[in-house]
Amino acid sequence: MDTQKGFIRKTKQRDLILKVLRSTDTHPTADWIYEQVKKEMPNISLGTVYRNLGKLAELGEITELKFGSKYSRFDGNPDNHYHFVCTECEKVIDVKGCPVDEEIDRCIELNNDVKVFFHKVLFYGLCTDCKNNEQE
Amino acid sequence: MDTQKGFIRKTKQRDLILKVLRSTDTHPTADWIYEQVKKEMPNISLGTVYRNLGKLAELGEITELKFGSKYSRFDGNPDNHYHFVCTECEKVIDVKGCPVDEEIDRCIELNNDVKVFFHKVLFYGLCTDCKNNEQE
DNA sequence: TTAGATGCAAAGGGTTTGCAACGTC
DNA sequence: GACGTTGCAAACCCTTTGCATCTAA
Repeated sequence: MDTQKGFIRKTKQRDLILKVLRSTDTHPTADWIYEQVKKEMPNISLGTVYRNLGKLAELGEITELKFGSKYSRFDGNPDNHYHFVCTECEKVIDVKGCPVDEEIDRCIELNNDVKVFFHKVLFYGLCTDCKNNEQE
Repeated sequence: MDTQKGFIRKTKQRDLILKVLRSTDTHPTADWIYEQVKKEMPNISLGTVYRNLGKLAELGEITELKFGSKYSRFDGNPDNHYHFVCTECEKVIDVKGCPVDEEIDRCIELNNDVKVFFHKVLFYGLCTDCKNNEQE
């Protein structure tokens, strides 16, 4: 029985939104996702995209990233990982080679008398392209 | 000579805004700051508060924090440090006992072919009060 | 005197929401 | 047949901006 409050029904719209988001690692905005989804489902509305992104984030299927610009960006990779934001072109990329350190959570708990569930790390700087352009 | 473009003039409004922000560690919103500043300068406008917060952030005197809720919060402590966000009451606190690790920036640079200027860390969990309330 | 800063209020704009119709289970 | 979802569009609301006026330097 799944008649409990908050039951989430399967819909074509949400499946497609998740598929689109899973197919990219560019951390797109809601509007970009909307544009992509419209190609396959022209009548979908922006409101539906926002509602589903919210639900998927609640379910832990995706992550909402808020920083830098006023837009939210969405990450279709559900594994916790660190992000890098280019201060020049605003590109967001997944960081490689530096795994999430969960020990630091315990350190924070001990020193601050709190309970830590997880943490996020954002690195700010120049991406490969912008770094190389600077040097010219 | 300070006639270069972008010169910033000293004003009573900005001094007061900075004073208010420096006097708290609650990471207030622009609106809260506005309310405090109004007590001493009743005619100040919200627009002025936003404009000055923006300038102070540009100057590196304060930091703008964007995460969690839709509001921006401002941190009057200019030293780079980590933050903790309570997922229950949305309080934001400065983390103690875990200094900023700048070596990780070099690690990211080596593994991702980027230039890193700085990084931010956000811990999510239950603050002391909310943690204790849960247990009751 | 000159250009940056302010106050006021209107505009911006990403995101949310109310509602009737629709689709899933 | 319930009730979660959708599409549409208007509402939200934090933040930004235009402009005439003021003021620091």
